[in-house]
Amino acid sequence: MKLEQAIQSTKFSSEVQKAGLNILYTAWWLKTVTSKELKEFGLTHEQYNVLRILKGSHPEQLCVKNIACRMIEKNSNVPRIIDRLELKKLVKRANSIEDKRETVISLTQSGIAILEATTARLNGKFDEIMVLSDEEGKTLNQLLEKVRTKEN
Amino acid sequence: MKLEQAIQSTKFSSEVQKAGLNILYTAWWLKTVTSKELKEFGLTHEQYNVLRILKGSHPEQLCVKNIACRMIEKNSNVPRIIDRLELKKLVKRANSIEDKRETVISLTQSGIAILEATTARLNGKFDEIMVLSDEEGKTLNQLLEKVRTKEN
DNA sequence: CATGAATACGTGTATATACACTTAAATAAA
DNA sequence: TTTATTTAAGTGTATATACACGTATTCATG
Repeated sequence: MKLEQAIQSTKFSSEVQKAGLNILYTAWWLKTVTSKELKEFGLTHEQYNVLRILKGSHPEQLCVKNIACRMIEKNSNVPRIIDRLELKKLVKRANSIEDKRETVISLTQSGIAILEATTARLNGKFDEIMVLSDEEGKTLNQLLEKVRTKEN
Repeated sequence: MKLEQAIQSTKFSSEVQKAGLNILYTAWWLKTVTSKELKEFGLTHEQYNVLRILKGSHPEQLCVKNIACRMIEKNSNVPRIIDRLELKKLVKRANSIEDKRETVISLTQSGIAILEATTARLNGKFDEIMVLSDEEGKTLNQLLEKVRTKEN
């Protein structure tokens, strides 16, 4: 569906401004589609993101701060996301030895299992819905990074 | 900042999968930057979106349903957003005459004023941060729409 | 016309987002 | 060494998101 139909608007002040709205809408769409898959595993987007990050450095543990700085959405309240994952026995908290301020987090066996099953499903869905060539993907990545040039 | 730095990950299974994460991250970034501007006017992203939609058909009123289907994020709880705008006297609710189930919403004078001021500021910020040529904007729009091809 | 289905809005709940604040621990400075 | 500053995690609050549900009204069907 074209953006014009999706948000029922035809007047954009420029292609660049339209691109801004298009990025926001596409992100919402992508989250919605993937959320449906995650829901079957009882996970939210953010919970999955935390598990995926932990897997990235497994079996090395990560402290809350180092999970937070790897999150896609930087304002995620990581301690609270971990609360929910801990309730489901997917991760475990432990006190850090080197720095007593830190809490280190590790994946449990069921955390690893649910992550693997979810990732397989999610990657399949990704391939199914995002029908782009490698070349197009590369161009898209370049343009998105150009959008964020003036990062501050 | 490159995506790799932003989420501190270098291993993506494909350019397309990376593009997915890039879209999510760029959307978060865009929302964060614009939120700072909106905050000076005491508005949230969603509240601004509702005002902008109302402006689009002004002075024609819109019912809640017709606002909802124009929102970028389709699951927005429009009645509740309107509650907050109404408290700030930026919009007004009225009962529909044709269909008693409907509530029609209109902008107040201060709603129009705050919208215009905010839009001017926001467009300025947009031009400042999104340094893309018209051609690049067009390509980006095409690619994003291709991403959403398999919409269902 | 009467009844069931669909629609529009609003409410309720769990989780997330954004951000300010608190507390404890570590580090830097006097 | 003592004090001040910074840092890490967690808590609190307002709003948003996602979704189920309730109520009133309208539409469709028998």
